Amino acid sequence: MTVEEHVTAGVAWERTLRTVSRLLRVFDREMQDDVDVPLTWYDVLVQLYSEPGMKLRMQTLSDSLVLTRSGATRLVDRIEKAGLVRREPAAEDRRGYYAILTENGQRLMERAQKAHGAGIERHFGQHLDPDEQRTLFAIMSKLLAGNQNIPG
Amino acid sequence: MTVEEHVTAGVAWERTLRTVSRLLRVFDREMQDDVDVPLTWYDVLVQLYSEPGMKLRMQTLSDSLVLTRSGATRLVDRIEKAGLVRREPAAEDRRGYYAILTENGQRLMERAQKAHGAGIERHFGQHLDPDEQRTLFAIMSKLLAGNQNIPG
DNA sequence: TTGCATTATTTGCAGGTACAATTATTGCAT
DNA sequence: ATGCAATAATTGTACCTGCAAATAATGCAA
Repeated sequence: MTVEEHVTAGVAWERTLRTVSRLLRVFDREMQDDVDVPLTWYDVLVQLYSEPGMKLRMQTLSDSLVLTRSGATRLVDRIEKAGLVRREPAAEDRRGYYAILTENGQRLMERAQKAHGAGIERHFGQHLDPDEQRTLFAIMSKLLAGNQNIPG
Repeated sequence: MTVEEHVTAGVAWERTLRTVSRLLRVFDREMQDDVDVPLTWYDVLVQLYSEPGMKLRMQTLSDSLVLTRSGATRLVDRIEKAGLVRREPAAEDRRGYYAILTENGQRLMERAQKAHGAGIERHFGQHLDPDEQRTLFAIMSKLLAGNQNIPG
């Protein structure tokens, strides 16, 4: 770490990829240990929880998630079977459905959020000072904006 | 994007996660289009290509990849079936195997590298100035170091 | 040198995911 | 009003992944 390395885009991207993969694995494991659901479930619950009415159209949900439409359908299937969300047809467009957080879903969500927040602090926040966190956020926002309308 | 947002660790992590997921999807799609293999295959080929002798023990390979041991086994199975790598028992430890890049593997690797390098530049490098790239690399290195010896 | 914990890798199995096709509904153009 | 392209969501299928158990080889200890 003392040697000056020439940082190309490729090198920066590769390190980013490996680091994020690593963290994802750690967070998923911790979520399993803490509340016995995978991180993907949590992802859904958070999205719903942060919404007034705690409901979201399937489409909106899959867009905010790291998943295709069909992936979201199956994922919500499983979470619904576990009783953490339920589906409701959309009154204004009968092609659509809402996924809605249930009481049990909210309770689990609150426990999960507490645990996961601590995990993020432990494995991520703790290692970066506020300025680095802001910089990282800014960099990722730029990248996201620059790749918003790419097909795929 | 003009509003000052209070960046917490959670917010920074979430943006990072979504951005990296997005880029991964884009890169995988492009790899399919360009050389008709998934990004995971490329990941294996790069690791081997950068090694003197173009070979690597299965263990070392799975460690550098974003995969468990068993995942690496299956992945190399498929790539081997396609003739891009072959396996060879390790002379010095008969429990072990080497994965070795074949001629065809090298040829595909070189084409893939060219295409993927351009993709990284287009979707990643182009959006960040050299200083931002160095900063990102440094931040990710810190995080990786801080999470090196976590189980999982 | 025999036994046993350890290590390298692979397999059985049980999910999880994407892609393309399908179903149901919408709304615009004629 | 009627036909038809576009949209929301789901389903069939095939592949990919991880976990835990199995297999095989190592090397240290008694």
